[in-house]
Amino acid sequence: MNEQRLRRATIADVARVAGVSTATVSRVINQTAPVAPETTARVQAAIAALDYRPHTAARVLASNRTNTIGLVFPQISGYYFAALLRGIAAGAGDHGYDLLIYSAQESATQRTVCSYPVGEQNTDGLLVFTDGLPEDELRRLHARGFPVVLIHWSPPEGLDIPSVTIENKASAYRLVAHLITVHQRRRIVYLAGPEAHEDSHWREKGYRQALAEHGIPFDPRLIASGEFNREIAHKTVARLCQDGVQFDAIFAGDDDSATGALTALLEAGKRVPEDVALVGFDDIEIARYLQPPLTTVRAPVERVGHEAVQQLVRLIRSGEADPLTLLPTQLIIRRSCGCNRSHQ
Amino acid sequence: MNEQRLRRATIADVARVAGVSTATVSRVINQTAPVAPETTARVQAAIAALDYRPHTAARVLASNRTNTIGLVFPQISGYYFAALLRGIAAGAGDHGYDLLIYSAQESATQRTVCSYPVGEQNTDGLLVFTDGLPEDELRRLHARGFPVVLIHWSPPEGLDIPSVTIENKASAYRLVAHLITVHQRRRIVYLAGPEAHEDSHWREKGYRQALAEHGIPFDPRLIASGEFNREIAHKTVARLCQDGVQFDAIFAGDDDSATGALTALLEAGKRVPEDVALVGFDDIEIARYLQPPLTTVRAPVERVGHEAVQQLVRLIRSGEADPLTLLPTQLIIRRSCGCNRSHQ
DNA sequence: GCGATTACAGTAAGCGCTTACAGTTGGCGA
DNA sequence: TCGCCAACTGTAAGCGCTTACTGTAATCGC
Repeated sequence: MNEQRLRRATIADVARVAGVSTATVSRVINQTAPVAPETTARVQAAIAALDYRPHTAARVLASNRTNTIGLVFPQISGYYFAALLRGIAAGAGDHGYDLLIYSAQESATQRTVCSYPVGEQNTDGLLVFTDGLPEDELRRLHARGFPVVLIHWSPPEGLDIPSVTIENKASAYRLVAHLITVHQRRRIVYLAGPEAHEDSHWREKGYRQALAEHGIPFDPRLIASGEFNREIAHKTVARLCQDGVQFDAIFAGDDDSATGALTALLEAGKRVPEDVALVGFDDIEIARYLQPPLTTVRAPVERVGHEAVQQLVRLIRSGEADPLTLLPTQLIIRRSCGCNRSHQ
Repeated sequence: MNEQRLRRATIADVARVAGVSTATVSRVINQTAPVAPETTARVQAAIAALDYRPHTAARVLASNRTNTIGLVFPQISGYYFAALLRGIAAGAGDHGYDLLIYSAQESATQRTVCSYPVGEQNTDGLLVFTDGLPEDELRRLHARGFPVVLIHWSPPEGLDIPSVTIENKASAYRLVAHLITVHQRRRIVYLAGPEAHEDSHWREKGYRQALAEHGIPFDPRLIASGEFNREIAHKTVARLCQDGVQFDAIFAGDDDSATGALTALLEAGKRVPEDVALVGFDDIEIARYLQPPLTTVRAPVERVGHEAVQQLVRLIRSGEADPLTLLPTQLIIRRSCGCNRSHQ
């Protein structure tokens, strides 16, 4: 270690300088009991003079509260991540919690004892994003009564873990219904997301419901794999065109795959929206800048993060939280579906 | 709190079950001293049986090592963020460190004693991104010999704090020189970033150097504000066109502002790259999907994060680190500069 | 004017772990 | 056979804080 690093002032140093006991200093810091104004001032002066900072670990150990929430992520990527994290960071800050991040992809190193570096040892509660933790670990935490909130993910069978997500099914329904009723499309491709991603399943359900309610038979050939990924969606749609599959619209599972689909369609000589209408999901930043601007659904990503923290804090403090929080979305009609042609 | 939460097993419980002392258990966990294989096995069995997890705070307190690095961010946003964080998370994982995140924007709540919730109380070292910490806080940490590494940011006058960033100036130079020598552009607009963002200054220096070395007089009217922001760049370029300022190329400070500039140019009836060549910086994901695909510079963002952790860990462990790490970039020539016309 | 509060302040017992120090073996060279 | 050392294990002293418990005055209601 660095020997020039000075020994940090402790609460005892402050107490000595201020001429009080450590208990009083602690009370001033935490405001847990009344302290005379004059004493408070002396203590604060001593704190300032010594540039004292309470030692987090000592505090945690003594008080049995870590004041930290953990966030577990399968991987850090995509547009989603920054917005979600922003909401979470803001929420954590509002409630005075620190934020510990753990991304599953870092698990290159194996830890001797503890498989997960984040959990009950160092946090008061956990936020777990889609598939971030294996089921058995989730069960273990649940069995211990450790507060956990799931984001964009339902708890496995039998575990009543609160979860926060968006209205996937209803939004997909509206989107597809729009394609059917306003633009008379009947052969609509669905570009599905990854298996593990629950959102995709709900969106597909909305898609199917819309078809069913408008008397359009479901055609499995129109379900293709977009994997919420531009490149893959690009390839998939290119193949679809090549294979001569007939379709007049594409509902991309997310905007990333929508951008890939768009490029593929253009390359295949299809006009969007005239030949093929295209809609996405998420309203990522660039959606409005595509040619044509993408019709999509705006998900309140940041609010999801914020709300998840809210629920987790409730769970930590009172032991209860809403089992399911569904945040409403907003249909963003632009031109890729066929609306707002030309300079309208 | 949740009363159904079970009391956690402690090292003493493990010791009792295994029939050894707590010291031995600690040795097994940390492998700090030889322990007989048979004893080790008994201890490990006890750990498994009790589902024991060492209490982080107790460990920190006793060993005076937090095993955590902090990341301070002025705000969470942009394409940059996810990639950088990915590199940092991976780096931290590689070295067995946890990652504590603090975004300045959360400071809505004021902390009583400690202005920054992350620092020497709870981390072994700090990574600070552009402007994430005020100078006096930086000085205070430096005075204490606390390990800090700056990302995309130089230390203030007189502080020898290691910093990791990319070759901004050289890259900008190459980009602008390309515009001048290959495409014969002479009136090149620079869309500057925010004042606080040091990258922008270096890029401007590269821009000026390229002009100077090719005998093109510097025209201050061609420096405009892009703020590394799509909307603002859009407005700025729209105004430029409106005002009748003559220019035949735009060097956008980053790709975000380049996308804004592109839309504005198109709206103003300019052809890109025929009338105005456009280049950006960063090579964000969508750069290649723009119409025309954007010529830009690829910054190894993820590597920056990884390298920063590397330096910080060195600093923590040995007290030394490279004062300045400049990561090389790569010129990405696409069509917006005028290269690769049509189907070439 | 007297007991009951209330406002303040101090004492000291841990929180769960690491680690310096102190044994106790057994093996091995001389 | 003796001494020495390495291998292994235990004892106990903290790490820097919080907080239950105690103690003292001053204040209050009647």
